[in-house]
Amino acid sequence: MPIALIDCNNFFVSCERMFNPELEGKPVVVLSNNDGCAVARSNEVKALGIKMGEPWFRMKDIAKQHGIIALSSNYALYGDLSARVMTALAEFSPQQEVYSIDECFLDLSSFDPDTLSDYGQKIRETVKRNVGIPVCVGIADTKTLAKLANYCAKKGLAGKNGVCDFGLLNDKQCSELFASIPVGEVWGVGRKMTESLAKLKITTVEDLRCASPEYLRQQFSIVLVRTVNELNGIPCIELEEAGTPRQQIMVSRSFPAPISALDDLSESVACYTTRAAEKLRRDASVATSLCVFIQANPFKENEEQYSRSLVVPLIQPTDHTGRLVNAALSGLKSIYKPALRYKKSGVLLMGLHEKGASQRTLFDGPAEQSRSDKMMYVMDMINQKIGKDSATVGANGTRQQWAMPKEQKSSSYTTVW
DNA sequence: ATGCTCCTGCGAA
DNA sequence: CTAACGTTCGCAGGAGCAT
Repeated sequence: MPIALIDCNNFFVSCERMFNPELEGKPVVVLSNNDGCAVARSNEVKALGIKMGEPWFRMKDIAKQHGIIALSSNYALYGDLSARVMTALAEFSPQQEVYSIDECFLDLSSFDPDTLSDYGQKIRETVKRNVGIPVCVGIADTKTLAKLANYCAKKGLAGKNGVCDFGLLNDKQCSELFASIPVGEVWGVGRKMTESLAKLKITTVEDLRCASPEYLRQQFSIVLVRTVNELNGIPCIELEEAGTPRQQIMVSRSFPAPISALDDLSESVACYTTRAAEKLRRDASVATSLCVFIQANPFKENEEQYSRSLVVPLIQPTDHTGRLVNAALSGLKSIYKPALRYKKSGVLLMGLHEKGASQRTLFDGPAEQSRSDKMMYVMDMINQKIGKDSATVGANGTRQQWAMPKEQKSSSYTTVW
């Protein structure tokens, strides 16, 4: 039954350090889009007390004081290195679930349970040697426990050398360990849930593990009951192997400066819809409806707040950029309110299903269908070969003044010549 | 009473 | 000098509506 959770250490920072070893041993943060806030921190930065998601402008003083190096995020690089890590890890088990850009689960049930700790060491060493990224390994009987074991490995609370196997602990050791960990560290327990649980005197992992499932079900949702079962070694969350396509596709961005004109908003929405449509076709899916949204800056408390979204049904399920853009722009028009300072817009493709399974309408015969398919195919090929947005729809505009600069981005070492 | 869509909130990385 | 706060996904559950 054992499952391993392998998580890369400070992943984005580790990626940057691979290609710029001068960053080794120095305090480094990677910033989100728009160089807005910290999305990855080196250990040196964590030691300074800088939190995940901290806005860059608010830590600039400490940054200057301690010589923190701030880098813009380079998702092409991280995505490529992630793929290499996952490929290396896949060698260690017949079953792998890639859970996020920097972590995956491996089913270890076919291996000798007595030597899993050594196996974890081998995993760690292999990824470090073959790819160059440091990882930690947590091993336990359920996914939730494996995540907790990984947390212990990272913090050095149990296990050794970045590997923690709960299978080596007896009941008493487990209880003591869990009693020392805040309940908010449990997978699925976030900020709000931590607050609610605190009112019921549940503050540690051990408190939650020993709580009555019936009582929790009555107070909260079924999700928390599953979490408690998993903490007790009863698997409730299956390992999901790749293959199931997404149910939604979201593309949204904040603007570096507020915009007010419908024309500018329209350009942004058209561009995001174009990106979303490309993802849709890559998944070989079609959308049946689309949600467009715009919002003011929620951090500006003295400015007028505004946040609207609208679902636009699509007459015919489609993956066609032009049709999706038309739908998005018509939706935008009806939620747009003039003279407001907008900070963000976005598009959500919904009701996705497999393309082949879609029905045709009365109006589009097979001929029109295949002609528009060909056009999208050609457009995708041109953009893949010549570069992003070589061919696109006119609505996207050419100025794109609402788009974001990246001040400190590293080179695309592994993906662009 | 039942089931659907839309929308919001929460949690995760 | 000032102002500068991410993105994408899934799930749960309530409101509103239709049957």
